[in-house]
Amino acid sequence: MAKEKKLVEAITSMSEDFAQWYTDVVRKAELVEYSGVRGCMIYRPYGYAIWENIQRELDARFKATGVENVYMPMFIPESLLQREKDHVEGFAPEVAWVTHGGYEELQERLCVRPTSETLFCDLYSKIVQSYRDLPKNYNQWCSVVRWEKTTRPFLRSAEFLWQEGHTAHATAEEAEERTILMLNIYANFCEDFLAIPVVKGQKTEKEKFAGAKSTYTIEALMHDGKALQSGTSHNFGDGFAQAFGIQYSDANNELKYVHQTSWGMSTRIIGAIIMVHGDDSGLKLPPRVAPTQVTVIPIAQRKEGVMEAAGALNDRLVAAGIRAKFDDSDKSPGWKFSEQEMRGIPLRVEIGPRDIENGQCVLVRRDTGEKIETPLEGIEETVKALLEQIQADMLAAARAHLESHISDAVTYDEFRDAVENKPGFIRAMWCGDEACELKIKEDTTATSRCMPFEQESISDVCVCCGRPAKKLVYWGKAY
RNA sequence: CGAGGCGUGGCUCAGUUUGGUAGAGCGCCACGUUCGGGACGUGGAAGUCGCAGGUUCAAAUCCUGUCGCCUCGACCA
Repeated sequence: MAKEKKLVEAITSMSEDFAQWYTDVVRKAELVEYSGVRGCMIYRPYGYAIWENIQRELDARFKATGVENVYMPMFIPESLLQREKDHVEGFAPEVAWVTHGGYEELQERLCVRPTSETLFCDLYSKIVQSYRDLPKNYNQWCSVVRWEKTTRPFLRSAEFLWQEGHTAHATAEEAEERTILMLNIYANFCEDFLAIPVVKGQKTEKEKFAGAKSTYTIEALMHDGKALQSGTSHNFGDGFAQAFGIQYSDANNELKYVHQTSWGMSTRIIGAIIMVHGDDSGLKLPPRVAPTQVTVIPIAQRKEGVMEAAGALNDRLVAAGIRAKFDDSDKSPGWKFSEQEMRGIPLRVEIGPRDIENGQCVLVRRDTGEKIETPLEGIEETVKALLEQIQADMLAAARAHLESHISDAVTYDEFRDAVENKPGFIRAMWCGDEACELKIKEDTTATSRCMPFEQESISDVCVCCGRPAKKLVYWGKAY
């Protein structure tokens, strides 16, 4: 838990009440507002701008690997949803249904998409005939609806924004390759762009996606030591292809089923940004994702020349391609400082009479609070370099937090002790039996987060039952 | 879906136990003085007390129903 000096009274401190802290930050930073419908949130401009930056960057990374965007209907006929058995069973409990059009009852009710596998499958069954039609690498940006019992802004809402990629391939190998490729795109995106280090691995049978052959995940660690699944990539094998009849003729004119993948990242990732980087003063955004990177704040703004100098400084930063904003409101400087901090704007530039006289300004880092007096000459380059430094330092800080919150457990007593006293990931061996996962969850509320790709053996036996161990698993309490 | 909490100006809440003229702080608007960590003064606007019934001379307050929100659990991105 962070112990930085608290600068903003309006936000409950993390150590006092982490959940309330989260809610306060979300509200005070003006990311979202609650709507009249349970679990559906309003994205305010600042919150939506963060999502737009995420979209822009991810979209570019997808397209660089040959992905094309499409848009699917938001309604799925019930009969179509029911085509794949495991899939329906997985989603049925949280599906919203449309039963009427105007005053008339529909002859077949329509589900509001909780995810669009069935629609993509239906499409692929129509447009794929030959191996020459493959692969299909489609993605869509949309919202989906899942009638959740309990909701929280970003982390779990009834309607949420996401992208869902759906691909169809000629071979199993190619599908697996795409699945891993996308997982790596997510992981790299989190690290480079959001300064969030993640653990990559495979989900257990119990935790994998409904209908998938295998599910891969990136797991991030929040400030309170709880894990957040931040992106997933699924290999469907040819299960959906069989259920939906997606076949193609190969080069030898033999009829084959396609192999499919799907992968998604949602607005939940904004919750991760908040809980990985935030502190008691509010949000703390990495420069690359920050809608506003710099706030220019005039001091003693009614004094001769101050507003002009501050405005000119802001113009220079904007002209240099920095996302800078000039706070020329008539609030007091202290107020403006707090606003900048609550909103997590990475860098603040103060300029007042004293600075103007000395040909300088004062830079204040949001991540460390450090104040730096800097000459106005070459300020564009100074700020750019500092923003890069902040981005790098934020990743390093988050990585240090992650690494210091991973503990190993060999015995069940050690495991239980770790769940109670060492917030974070617990590495422990597992026999592969779902019964042990269930028992661990029952006893401790911790769940298997993933089987990391880098496997090692820290013990020969399962931490729970003592039978021979098959896999090293990361466990933890999760959102 | 279980357990708890809560709906009163934009926000946070008091007032409900014991029915009797709708309140405070913050915010907002105007003007002035301020300005290097949420400044101050003066004046001003703003509420069918979530909604619907009921009891009563009289309901924010009591009764019934209903809708919604938050937190914690069980389920999920």
